[in-house]
Amino acid sequence: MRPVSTRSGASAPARLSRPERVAEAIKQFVVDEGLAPGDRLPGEADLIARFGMAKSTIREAMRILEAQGLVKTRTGPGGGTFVHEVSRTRARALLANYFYFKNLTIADIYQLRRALEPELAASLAGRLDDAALDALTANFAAYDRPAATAEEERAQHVASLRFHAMLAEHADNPLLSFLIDFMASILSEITINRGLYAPPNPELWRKGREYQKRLVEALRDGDADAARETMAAHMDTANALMQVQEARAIQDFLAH
Amino acid sequence: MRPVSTRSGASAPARLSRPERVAEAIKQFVVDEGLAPGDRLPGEADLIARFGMAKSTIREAMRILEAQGLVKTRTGPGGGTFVHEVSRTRARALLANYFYFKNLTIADIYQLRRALEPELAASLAGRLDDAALDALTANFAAYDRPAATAEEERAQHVASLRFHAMLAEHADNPLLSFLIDFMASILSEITINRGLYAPPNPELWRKGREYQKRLVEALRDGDADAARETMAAHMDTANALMQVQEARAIQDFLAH
DNA sequence: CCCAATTTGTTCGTATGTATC
DNA sequence: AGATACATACGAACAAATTGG
Repeated sequence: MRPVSTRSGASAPARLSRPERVAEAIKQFVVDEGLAPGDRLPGEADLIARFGMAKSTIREAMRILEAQGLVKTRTGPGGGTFVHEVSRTRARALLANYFYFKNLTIADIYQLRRALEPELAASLAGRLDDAALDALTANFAAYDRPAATAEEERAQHVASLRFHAMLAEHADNPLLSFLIDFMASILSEITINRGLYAPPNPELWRKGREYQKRLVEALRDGDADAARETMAAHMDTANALMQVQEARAIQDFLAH
Repeated sequence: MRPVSTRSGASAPARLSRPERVAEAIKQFVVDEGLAPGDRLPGEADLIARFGMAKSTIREAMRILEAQGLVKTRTGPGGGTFVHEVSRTRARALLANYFYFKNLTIADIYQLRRALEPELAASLAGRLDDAALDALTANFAAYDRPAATAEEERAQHVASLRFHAMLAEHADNPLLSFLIDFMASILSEITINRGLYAPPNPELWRKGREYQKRLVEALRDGDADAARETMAAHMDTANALMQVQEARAIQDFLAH
């Protein structure tokens, strides 16, 4: 898709401020000129001349583009404003802002994880090299024995979510990859900030860990069906573990 | 989740510009004070005093927040900067910017639609009121007979995507709702901008329409399983229809 | 190590635009 | 219509960062 106009109202009066108009014009310029990440945009002075506007106006436009993650700016000789590929981190943060105001529950997230994680697992079967598989295995070390303290339990939960983020990294489908990572990131954040982790349940903890190990084997063997089924079972287990928690709204957790 | 820092690097040196720091501080202020959409932030003069910075610096910070959709500003008496709930339109646009640089294919989108649309359908069974169901039915009018022209075919394709956006509106799960809408929006945009629609195939067209009608019936009857199965079949049909198209990268379509 | 050139970053004072009463 | 309260925009000067000699 082309860089999309960021206006809120679909059919609103379109009365944008000057910086907003400049930002839109520059986006269009990038598309029209076919500029790629790394390419340099005209400098401030140049833009001031082209648009016939004050420096502050141009600078505000740049901030808009920068906030969207579309450009980066550097000072000094050879500096300037450069087209930048929107980073995953930035996209995550911007999307998280949207859900900040929604009443997203743990159950909501797990509904999607249940549907998508098995899909990811299946698509990865037989497609990971040894280095990737070893990295996944190495991650198990972080939760290879029951947690002794709440602190440790928290760390283990985050580590087990990292397993999913690592899988997401290798997905061919950018949309699927982003989503899995996004959900793991949100769950991770909740865990860290508010101690959302299951009450100690060694049995479920053991099962979850075993599912992940079996999954890695299925991936190594290139068995897509086994990978899908194992991940599905893993998600069901994790979901059950989460259901123990009340489905408190995430905002209630974090927005004191 | 709390309004998330928008920095790119996870463990980067954290050297933010002043406007960026001010923007972060204001975000934190909103969270700490528990401000809700509609609440007024301190005025420019006030912020200049608090932060001890120049007007332009403060203004650039406001642009950053505005670009993220977190605030709106109004001029005049009683005006100022107000906390704003990030709109779906804005979130869509910001996320689309991320995928602009990825090589997202039609197949990628359909992989997720296939997994998520049935989930949505099932969760909606028996939960729509007559007005909503009637609106869905009314939408069929837009594609109740085979398209005569390419123009018409395009319009019909967009209308049938609108059916899914309408369903998304009613989802309880905000994440699921957003995603379905996002995907329909992207497919719609591609259709409009580049004429991506199936080559005339009356048989598949008829089947797709019939699936949607059967789906509405299942939703009316509160039959979740039927709704899920029907939507799954609908997605398979649509996917097959799309596979006829080569899986060209979306960017190739739109970024001339 | 310092100096000079280049480019963005920041400040301040002033003036204009806009909505409310 | 006029006064008021706010954001919006301008322009000139100065500061800071980076690069290369």
